[in-house]
Parts: sequence; structure tokens; C-alpha cells
Amino acid sequence: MSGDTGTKTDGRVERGNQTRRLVLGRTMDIASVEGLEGLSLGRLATELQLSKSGVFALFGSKEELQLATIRAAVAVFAREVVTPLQDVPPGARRVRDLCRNWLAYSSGRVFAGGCFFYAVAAEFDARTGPVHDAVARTRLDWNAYVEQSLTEARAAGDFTEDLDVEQLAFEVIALMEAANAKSVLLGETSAYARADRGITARLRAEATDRGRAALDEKA
Amino acid sequence: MSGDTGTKTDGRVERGNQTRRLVLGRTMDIASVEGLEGLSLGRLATELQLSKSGVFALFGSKEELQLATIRAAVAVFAREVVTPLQDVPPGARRVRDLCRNWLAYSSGRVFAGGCFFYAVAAEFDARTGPVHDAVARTRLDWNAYVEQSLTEARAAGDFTEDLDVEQLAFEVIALMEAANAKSVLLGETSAYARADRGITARLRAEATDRGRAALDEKA
DNA sequence: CGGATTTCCGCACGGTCGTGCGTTCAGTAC
DNA sequence: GTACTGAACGCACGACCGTGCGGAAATCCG
Repeated sequence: MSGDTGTKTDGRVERGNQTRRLVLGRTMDIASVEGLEGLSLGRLATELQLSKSGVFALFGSKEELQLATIRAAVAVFAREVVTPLQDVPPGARRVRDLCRNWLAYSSGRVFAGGCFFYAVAAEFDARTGPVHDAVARTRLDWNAYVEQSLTEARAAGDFTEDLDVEQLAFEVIALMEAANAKSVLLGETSAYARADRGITARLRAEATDRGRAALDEKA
Repeated sequence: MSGDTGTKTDGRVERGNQTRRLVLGRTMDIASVEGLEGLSLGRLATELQLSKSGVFALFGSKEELQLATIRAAVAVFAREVVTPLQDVPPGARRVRDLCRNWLAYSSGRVFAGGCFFYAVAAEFDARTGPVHDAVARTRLDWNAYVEQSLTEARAAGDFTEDLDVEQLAFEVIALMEAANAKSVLLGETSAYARADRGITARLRAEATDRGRAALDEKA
């Protein structure tokens, strides 16, 4: 019964997937605090009441565990920041809400150490190899998404025709990451309010009358 | 002869200091790329042709080596970014030159992995202990220095009386760090130009006529 | 039922880590 | 000269690391 179309209900591999999810839930939090190099199979096994070789077998190598952790974190990030806006039409308002979702994702400590990608990007930025490449790709994707949102908002008439999308995306992302950095390092929650002020002011400065009106609409 | 006032010329401790400098020169570069946790006594000993226990004895513990590395990096940072401006009078111009020195310090790869403090701050931001505290203190000092430079510039009449110094310092530092992050992770040197554009525009927006004139003076 | 498959474990390996002890050697003080 | 100090060394320790092998238990298939 419960004939799930196509998906064979193999209890073994399902159990494996569940254990994998359990492990990745832990590795995401550890990595956001101590970095992907801070992951250790022995420690994970001890904390999760598993055997070290069992954890190892689930991922094949430590590097694959790091890459799987990144993929899992991407899914969480999308769920927290991007997906909630899928029904919001393009425009300045959507860009600002995207930024606010990001600030909430960071300040709400979805990951124990603040933004997961800020931590691992700083850790692997100057190294080489598959993990660096995966981190860099993720960052490129995020940058492209912000730029696309701005481009769509400009096309919708919320920003002036000569808006430098790349420049504005750079500045907006800079403010968000600075808030995360300052808040996590110094425990200053006020940094998020500063970032929000700066972002809103920056968006208003480049917006058309239509865009400014959209930003002023009550929630 | 050569009666150095008071300073006993003990060749042994001088030799020790020289070795310490040799080690710290290496640890600063390693830490900017792989983090302070990436330091290893055995690796340092091998690369510098020293004995592991010799390196250990010079610092007493690994944590003390990490703290000494931070102190050494502070000295390098001051020499590269702050000291060159000691003869420049307070004002908007001085603030902009401070930022440009910072961007040159990052893009010139004074440390192999870009800004040393960006790397170690991200590494220790969510941890506890003496190393975190030292990093946080350094960041506070830098923040205070930028804010003081802005306050002096405002007092000199280069910025409007109602300038929010903390907000502007936050935004300016955000742009500098974002340039470092993007450049190191993705190899995009264009990020520094973006940061410079953003900073200059931001300063101009808050400046008085006098301040704008100062910013426009030819170098 | 028997046989194949897959998760997970126990165990062991070679390696690296930080740390400590005792010693050697160069420079200083008397 | 002898006595002392500090840098640097060789060596060993216990702990933890990632990885591999062989087997036990559970699940699926015929």
C-alpha cells in the first residue's frame, strides 16, 4: 500500500538518509562556529552516539562530508531567505525584503555561528581545491541572485534606467555581511539595524518615485 | 664602548628575538590563509629548519603563539595603514586616504591571504577564550580609530554637524571588508575599485562644501 | 525459506598533533 | 678560570586524526 509512485521504500537506504540528515544537521552548526576543518569524524560519532567508521562510511571521505555539509546549508539558506519570497512580485520592495530575510536569517542564528557561508568563505577563500570551488560557486550564485532581483526591479520601473546593478548589489551585500560579522564577533545586535538603515537608504537613493512609493508601502 | 644606555646587549636573548621574528613572519602568512588553528608547531619547525620543541619553547604554548601572531599582525597593519597618515591633518581627505591605504594593504597582499584580521575574525568570531578576546579587541580598536577620524573630520568642518559617525564608519568598513572578501575568494580585483567608488560617494554624500572640496583636491 | 544488499559497528593502521623532560652549546658575570 | 642563564635540540608521551577491513544485523527480493 501507500504505493509511492516509483520511489521504492527501501527501509535500509531510508534509514541511511535519515542518519545522514542527522549528521549534516550537526555539521552545519559546527562548521558555522568552528569551520569545515573543525569537523572531525570521531567527535561527530561521539556526540551523535554513532561509530566513527559508520559516519565515515556514510560519506566516503572527510572532504565529501564537507561538500555535503555545504549542499545541506544551501538548502537551509534557500528555505529561510529565498523561498519565502517566491510569491512576491519583482521590484524594489522585493529586494528590500530579500535583504531583511537575510538579516533575519543571520540574526536569528539559523546556524549557531551566524551566517554559515560567511564562516566557510573566510575559511577557504585563499585555499584551493573542491571545497573552495564549491564555496566560491555558492557565493557567485547568491551574488547573481541579488543582481537579478535588482535587474528585474529596474525593469519594473522601481529603479532609474542607468542604475549600476553590480555596484548596488556589491554595496548591499557588503552591509549585510558586515552586520553578521560585527554581531557574531562582538555580540552587537545593533549592527543589524545599522545594515537595514544603510540598505534602505541606499535603495531609496537609486529608486524612482515609483520605487520609493513601493518601499514606503506599509507591511 | 657602544654603551647602549641600559639595554644589555645579551646576544642570546637577541638571537631568541630574531628567531621569534622569523617564526612570526611565517605564522602571519599561514594564518591569513589557513587560520590561526592551521598553525602547527611541527610544520613551522620543518619549514623553518628548526626543532619542534625549540619553536614550542620560544612561545610556551600554541595559544601564546597565536596571540603573539596577532600582536605582530597589528604592528604590520599599523605600519601599512595608519602610520603613513600621521602627518596628514584631520579631515575628509584623511578619512578617504585611510580607506585607500586599507584597500592597498588588502589588495597588495601584505599578508598572503588578504587581510589578516578578516580571516582570523571569521575564524574566532563565534568561539570563546583569549584568542577570540584579542581579535575582538583589535576589531574594536580599528572601529574606534575610524570613528575618531570621522569625528575629527566633522569637527574640522568637512562633514555636516548632524553626521552619524557610527553609521558612516559601519558602512565604510563594510565596503572595505567586502572588497577583501570578494577579491580573495573569487580573484576579482575589480572589487577594490567598487569599494573605492562606494566609499567616495558615501563620504561625499555626507560632506559639507568644504569637505567635498577637500576630497576633490588633486593628489 | 535462502541469498543479496546495505547500514553500521569493532578494531587496527600510520600519521600528526601539543606538550614535557633532559641535554648541549653559546654568551654573560664574577 | 667557574657559575649561571637562555636558546635550541633530541626524544618520547598520550591523544586524536582520517581511513580501511571484516563482520553483524536488518531489510529486500525471489
